[in-house]
Order: sequence, then structure tokens, then C-alpha cells
Amino acid sequence: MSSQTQENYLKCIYKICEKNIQGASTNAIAEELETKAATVTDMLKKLSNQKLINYKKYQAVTLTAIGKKQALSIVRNHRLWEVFLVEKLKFSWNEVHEFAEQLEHIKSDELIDRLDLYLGHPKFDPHGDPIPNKNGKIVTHKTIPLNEAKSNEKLIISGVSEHNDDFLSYLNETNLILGQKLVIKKINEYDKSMQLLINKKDSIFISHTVAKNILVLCQ
Amino acid sequence: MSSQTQENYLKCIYKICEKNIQGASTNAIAEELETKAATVTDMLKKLSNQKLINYKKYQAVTLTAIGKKQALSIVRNHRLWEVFLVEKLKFSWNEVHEFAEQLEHIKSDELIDRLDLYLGHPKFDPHGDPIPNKNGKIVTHKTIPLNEAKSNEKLIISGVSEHNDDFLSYLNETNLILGQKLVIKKINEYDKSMQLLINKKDSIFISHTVAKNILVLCQ
DNA sequence: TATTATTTTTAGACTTGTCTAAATATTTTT
DNA sequence: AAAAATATTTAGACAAGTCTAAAAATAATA
Repeated sequence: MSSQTQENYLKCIYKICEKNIQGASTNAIAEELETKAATVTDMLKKLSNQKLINYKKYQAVTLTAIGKKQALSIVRNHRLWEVFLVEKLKFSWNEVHEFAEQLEHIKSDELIDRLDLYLGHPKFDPHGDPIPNKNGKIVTHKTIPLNEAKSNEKLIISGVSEHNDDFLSYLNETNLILGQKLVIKKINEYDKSMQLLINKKDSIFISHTVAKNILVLCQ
Repeated sequence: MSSQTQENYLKCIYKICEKNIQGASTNAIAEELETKAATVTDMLKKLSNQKLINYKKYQAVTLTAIGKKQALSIVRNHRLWEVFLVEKLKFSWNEVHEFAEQLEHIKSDELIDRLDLYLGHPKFDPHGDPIPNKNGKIVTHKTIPLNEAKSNEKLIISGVSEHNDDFLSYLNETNLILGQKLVIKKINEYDKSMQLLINKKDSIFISHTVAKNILVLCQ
């Protein structure tokens, strides 16, 4: 059984590998985990000994099948607890990350299955991220960043690619929440900022940076 | 902020001090925590440096005000999570201890307050143990062990002094659950076993050992 | 009270996870 | 392709928590 620390490394490597197909570099992991490269190297050796990652000196690492299964299990735990915190304890989506970081390490398949049942087998967490099932299967819906969407099409907010508290709070205040329907009314060419229409009446201006981090589904 | 290990020591010392007014001895702590006396001594020094316990060489330790506050906070967390596991996730009272042992270390007053609210500010956990409030105040009701109760009085099961899985499962099977009303019909002098009447019709025989570990309230 | 027996502490070692500083590889740039 | 920059690894150290074996203190008993 992996320690909490090891679980965090696996989760981190999983996250990086989602974007970089080549794998996770020592420095990338160090930056994500806010630790030092030397520390990461030490841990990579340990994870490699346990056959959780594919590690060759000076090369980016990838997860083995076992490692990936463990990583997906942590992700599942994390996202289910986030659903619990938002749906049941009434936290808002920008408050739950730190709590879920702790709760995700609670060890027990039985517990997490009961939680899953209690929550009604949710498919997505409060940020729109998909929740792997108990076998590690993960369903993704094909979302695109808002900045890549076309004007005048019916869109629905179904995720974010930035989980930062400030960003999420801003979205809350602007009513750009999960499930919100919207249409792009105008795209300003010079700075790629855009004007949105939500609820068929309210007009909102957002910057390119914000648009990039909002994921939408075309209806 | 204390580590999980330190929190377990504080909780353990609190538990022992509930019974032994003089304090918790090194060996008692080692036995309860299933570790070695030498390890305990090391930790006692650390806790003492942090002013969490009163420690003098070769003497039983007690908690300081700060230490007691921390211990009560862990106890509160533990018991609230147990209520959650039984009430919401539908575990039975003999299954929840290990999970709560992990959940009790989740750090956040805000989280535990929300959980408390969500559960409706319960006063007792699924085993009948009182839940300290956020200030560490703990209300106890005056229960007595069933073996000390008199025959033919109306009694109500309101706690257990043994939290062992086998014992609790046995109680489950015999319908000797929390809140159960009963009357002692006969006490056998030679082995102190007794015959109980529950639900005004079902007769149950229990040993002295079992009776000792059931706490009842006289109505 | 002197002698056992028990309890507690000390000393030294090990593991996990972390760090800094230095050495070695790999990449990038010229 | 050589020099410079960057990335990664090694070496050695440290803190937390644990252990065994041995020493010291306290308690029990003859």
C-alpha cells in the first residue's frame, strides 16, 4: 500500500501525463508538487522499484498499469469527496480542493463505494471533471476551451482547466458556473476578449485568459 | 499543528486519563497504541516540549489544557464522522471505527462544523459516546453497566464500554442495540449471567462479561 | 530492608521523505 | 561541433517516528 506522499506523486504524474504524452519530467513534477528536483529523483526510484512507474535515468516517466490504476483511484476519491462537500455540506466549488486533498487518501474501497452510492453515482465533480468508476474507467465528454468556440452557437459550461480559488470565485461572482448556458456575442480581435450573453439577457465581458480556462460543450 | 501520530498519542492519553485519574503510564500508552515503551518515551518528550502534556521522568503523564483541547477536538471529529458513516452511508456500528480513525485527522474546523450542522448537531455517536461541542464541552449522561442494574427496572441501552467488532456484532445479532428498552428478569448468582426481556416479549440470556460492557440508563 | 521484578529511559540504529551542494547528462545556442 | 545553459542525478545531511538492547529507576516481595 502506498503512502500519502507516494499517492500524491502518482496523482501528479497522472495529471502531467494527461497533457504531455511523452511523460512527466523530474522538473515538472517538482514544480507541481512544490518540492525540489533531487527529492523527486529519490521518489521516482522508489516508485520504480514498486513497478508503479516506468523510469529510466534522465527520461520523463510514465505510469505502469498498476500505477495508473492507483492514480485513478485517488482521482476518483478526490472527485467523489468534492461532490460530497459541495452537494451535501454546501461548500462552493472554490473551497473544496484542500479538503479533498486530505480526504482522497482515506483508505477503503468499501467506504468510497458507499459514498459513491450515497451521492447517486455522479459522473462529474463540481468542476466538471469526470469521475473514474471503480475499475478506473473514465468517461470524458468532448469539451473545448471557450476561446476556441464560435460566435452565436449555443454553448454550455461543462468544466474549467484552472482550479485556482481566485479564478473559481471570479466565475462564481460572474455567474459563469457549471451548466450555465451561453452564447458568444462578440470576439474582440485585438485582445481576444469576448462578450457573452447568459440567460438570454445578461451581457458579460471576459478576457482571453478567462476564456481559455473555461471549457464548453457545443449543443 | 500536530501530526497524525501526535494526535493519536493525545487521544490515547485522553482515553487512559478518563479512567485513571493519576494519568497515563508509558506502558499503558504503549499497549493501547500497540507500540514499544521506548517509542512512547521519545514521543512523550516531544509532546512535553510542545506543552501538550505534563511529563516528569518515571511518572504517569496528564494532558495540559492545550493538549486536552486538541484531544477533545480529535474525539469530536471521530465521533461526528462515525455518525456520518452510520446515518448517511448506512454502515453498522461495528464497521465504522477504522474509517473514523482515518477521518478524524482531516484538518479543518470549517469542515467539521459543516459536518456537524449537516448531521443536525448530534449529541452522541452510534455507540452512545458523547460528542464534545466545538469548545470541547462534553455532556455525559449518567449510565451504569448493566451488571450493576437492578431486576425489574425499566432500562434503556445507551452505550457500550467495549468497541470491539466481535462484541458489537454480537449485540447487533441479539438486538441489543442503542436505544433498546429492556428489563432484567433474572440474575443467576453463581455466574452473574442474566436473563433479559426486550420488546416486552423476547427473552435473552447474556453472560456477566457482556453485561459489564453494556451501559444502561434507568428510566 | 535487601533482593527481585517491573517499568521507564537512554543509546544507537533504521526508514521515509526531505533538503543543499556538487557532479553529471542532456539540450540549446552560437 | 564546441560552448553555454538547463535538467537530472548523486552524495551527504537532517527530522520524524520507530525499533532493539542495555542501563537506570521504581515497585514488589521475601
